[in-house]
Amino acid sequence: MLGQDADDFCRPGLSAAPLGEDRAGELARVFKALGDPVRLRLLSLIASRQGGEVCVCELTPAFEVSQPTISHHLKLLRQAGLIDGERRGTWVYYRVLPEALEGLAAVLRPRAAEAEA
Amino acid sequence: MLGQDADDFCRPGLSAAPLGEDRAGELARVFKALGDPVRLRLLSLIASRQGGEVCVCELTPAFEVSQPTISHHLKLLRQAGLIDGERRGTWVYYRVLPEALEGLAAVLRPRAAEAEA
DNA sequence: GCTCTATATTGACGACTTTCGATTCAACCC
DNA sequence: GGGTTGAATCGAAAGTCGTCAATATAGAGC
Repeated sequence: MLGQDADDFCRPGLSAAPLGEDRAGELARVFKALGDPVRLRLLSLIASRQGGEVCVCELTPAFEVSQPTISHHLKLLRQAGLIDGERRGTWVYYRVLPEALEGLAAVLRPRAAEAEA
Repeated sequence: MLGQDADDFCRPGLSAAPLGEDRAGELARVFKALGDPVRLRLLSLIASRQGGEVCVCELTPAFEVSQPTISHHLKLLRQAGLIDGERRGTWVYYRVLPEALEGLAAVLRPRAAEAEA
């Protein structure tokens, strides 16, 4: 949803011009997905993993919440366009979509920092 | 709360290593503040303003929600460390804290992009 | 086919959010 | 002082979110 085509890289950040309502709505959905400690840790676990993929079977026991809750959070991260999952046999593997992270970082970067890029 | 001292600039991003619970909690609070369309547009209006400051009296009529609601959202943005406000006479002026935005952008930047910096 | 394991979905509950109208607080001006 | 205007706070209603236990689905292997 975000960072999946080249357009997202060309959009100006927050500080370039006031966000329109539609764009604000899109971005809010993604930031909302980041606004939970469990989801942030899930994303970080996946993003920091050498090889780029993590099995859900490794994620679930890393938290003190139930398996359905982890599944729910993974779904929200996926719907926000931050991660993607693939089933291989019995297991499901998730990976981050780095373009999405990069795109969000670009949105946040303040005006001064925009010139350097 | 974020980006207010030098430490925040040196912290590794999401993708460098799994986030600890405490850090994830801190960051989630900030991202949650960004997870609302009205707040994103408020932040963008303030950030994109030449001169760096915007009077609340200019913010309130730019939205279709009530004045108390705008005030509430500004409070949340301030508590997240994203903006700061100052009263001058009858009016209150808000400005963004660019270090906070820069810090958040750095947190998001994926591993590949981290090397370039 | 049946069974077992891994993941997803459902339904429910409490907690938190967003919003509002009413009120209060702060500062200016007469 | 009293009146006016800008902004914050309060209290409540409606909606959303995070979580769980229970259940369903997908695939592997016998």
